[in-house]
Amino acid sequence: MPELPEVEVTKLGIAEVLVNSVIKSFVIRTNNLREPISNDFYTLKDLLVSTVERRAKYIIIRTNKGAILIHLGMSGHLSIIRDNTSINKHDHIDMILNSNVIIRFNDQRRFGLFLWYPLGENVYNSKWLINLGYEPFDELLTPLVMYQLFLKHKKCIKSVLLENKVVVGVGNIYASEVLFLSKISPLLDSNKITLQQCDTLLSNIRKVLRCAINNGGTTIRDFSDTNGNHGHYVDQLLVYGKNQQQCPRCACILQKTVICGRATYFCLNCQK
DNA sequence: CTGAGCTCCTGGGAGC
DNA sequence: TGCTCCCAGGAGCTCA
Repeated sequence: MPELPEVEVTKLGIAEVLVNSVIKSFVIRTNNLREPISNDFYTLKDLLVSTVERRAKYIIIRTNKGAILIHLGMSGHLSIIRDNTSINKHDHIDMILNSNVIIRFNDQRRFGLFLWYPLGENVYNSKWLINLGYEPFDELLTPLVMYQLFLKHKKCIKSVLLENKVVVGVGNIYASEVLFLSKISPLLDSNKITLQQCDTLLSNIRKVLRCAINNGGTTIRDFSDTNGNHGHYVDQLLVYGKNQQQCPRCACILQKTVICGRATYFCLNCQK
């Protein structure tokens, strides 16, 4: 579910209450997310939060005793609880702050991660973060750099976008959208892309992600921000989920195919 | 090394 | 109403 914009919206939401606050303790209701929950969380107390960061689709909460690494998986969600809201199904973890505000982690499909890295273990060197590509808004990522990285792969361009090895944060929905905007077929071999196409693609990735962040993320089934508000970007999707509907650019019929086991929407006529 | 396919898990919706 | 099947936005792992 959550792609980079949703994670960014979530990060901004929790940072407001977490930075310079103290996490008094944790309540763990589930032991098995994608990885087991560390026993440390049962005994960790009084963590002073210094920063909340985002790298790709991961959220890193830095404290005076170590870092918490969170991934929302396909259905994960963090919400800020300010009253005695009852516990719902799939509410797996609570971070209880000194102010008694609770940051609650809910994840229906349990593909999410909630990991502890004590001081001395660099979370950025973990297997989750070490091989990631460029952040989309990193100035070092130029069309030329992107072009050179794409040349190294033989797979289709959409697979490479989803891999997070060239540029991170583009998930299945936005991959269809940015390729449509760039008039690039999702089936194009990565190493056949031109520099000009990379230029267009990169600027569209930035435009779409920025726009989605400003709209509070995309709600298709169940995303909402930390206050329970749904994102509005879904209203702006051009091709995702629009199989057999008219292409908004050329009025041909949009196609659905499966790439890497994921639904992919595109226009045969105007994406080459 | 590379790419394709599998896998973790739950639940909604379609079809019968 | 209830059953079965298919599908879903991530991403690491295994195998050929």
